[in-house]
Amino acid sequence: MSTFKQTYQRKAIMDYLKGNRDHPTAEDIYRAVNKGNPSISLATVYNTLNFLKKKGLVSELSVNSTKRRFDTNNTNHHHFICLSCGNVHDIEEDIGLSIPKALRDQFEILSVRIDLYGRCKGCSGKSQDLPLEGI
Amino acid sequence: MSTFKQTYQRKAIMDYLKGNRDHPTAEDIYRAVNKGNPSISLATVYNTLNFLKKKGLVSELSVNSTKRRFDTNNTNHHHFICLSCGNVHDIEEDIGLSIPKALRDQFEILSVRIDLYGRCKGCSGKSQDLPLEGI
DNA sequence: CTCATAATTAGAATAATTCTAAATTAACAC
DNA sequence: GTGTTAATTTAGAATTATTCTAATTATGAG
Repeated sequence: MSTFKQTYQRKAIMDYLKGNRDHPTAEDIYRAVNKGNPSISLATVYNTLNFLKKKGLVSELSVNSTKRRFDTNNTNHHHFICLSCGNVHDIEEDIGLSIPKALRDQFEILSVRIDLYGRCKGCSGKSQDLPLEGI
Repeated sequence: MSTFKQTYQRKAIMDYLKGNRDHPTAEDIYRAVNKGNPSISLATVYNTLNFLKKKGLVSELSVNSTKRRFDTNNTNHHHFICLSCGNVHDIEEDIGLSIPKALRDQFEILSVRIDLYGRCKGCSGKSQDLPLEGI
């Protein structure tokens, strides 16, 4: 059914992302791919990123990133995000984690944030209808 | 030195956030506090949220949330975010984590995202100049 | 109570992203 | 190769989220 076409724009964007470790923004990507193909448009960059995300070839660093979301900061808690309904639940339980020494040597680690993704009680069984983003 | 004043706007916003587990957006907060105080402005909500964040009383769910950031999704990696320079480093190493059974019973967990915060090699020693956000 | 200055406000400005409608192009059948 | 069709790209307008500006108000120290 859903056929999809291979275009040089998609290739250029994918190639750029593959050789990149800087977690670029859409604007960054736009500037970079435009050097090779000056006709490529910003709208295409956005379209393509959303498309590649849906295909699972690209992921996004934050959750629902078009709007900022806030929290009181009283407890050091983590989050569970339901991939079906999109709700965010607070996790108060401790999650033990073992960070390899090599890592602790390389970075001065001050705090940790853990996001769990999956389906909540009400949604288990349903098919996934949100993109697996930020993972 | 830096005196700060207690205003009913700040109280209203803080009170709303305290009794809330929905991770509201600025717009959500604006609508909610406006029911009690119709004169409160959206700019104040933004000002106050940024202020409370700086004070550490409120935190924000995502990192650098005004721009989306992308990644190829080939490896299941985590991230280290330097609080000083803001750079994001990929973590390829495995981070072992033990999720309590109570949690695994409550949610169907499909994947995990871990963000480590701290200072990178080049920045250790420097004073922290980015807000501790998203923690 | 007075005063200095912090905070609020409305609305303009900016920045990021999405939408629209027309033009182009890849893929596929023939 | 040619023609057809639907997918994709494009420029620019529109929308949305956030910040800025400059004037006004109000908190808290003295």
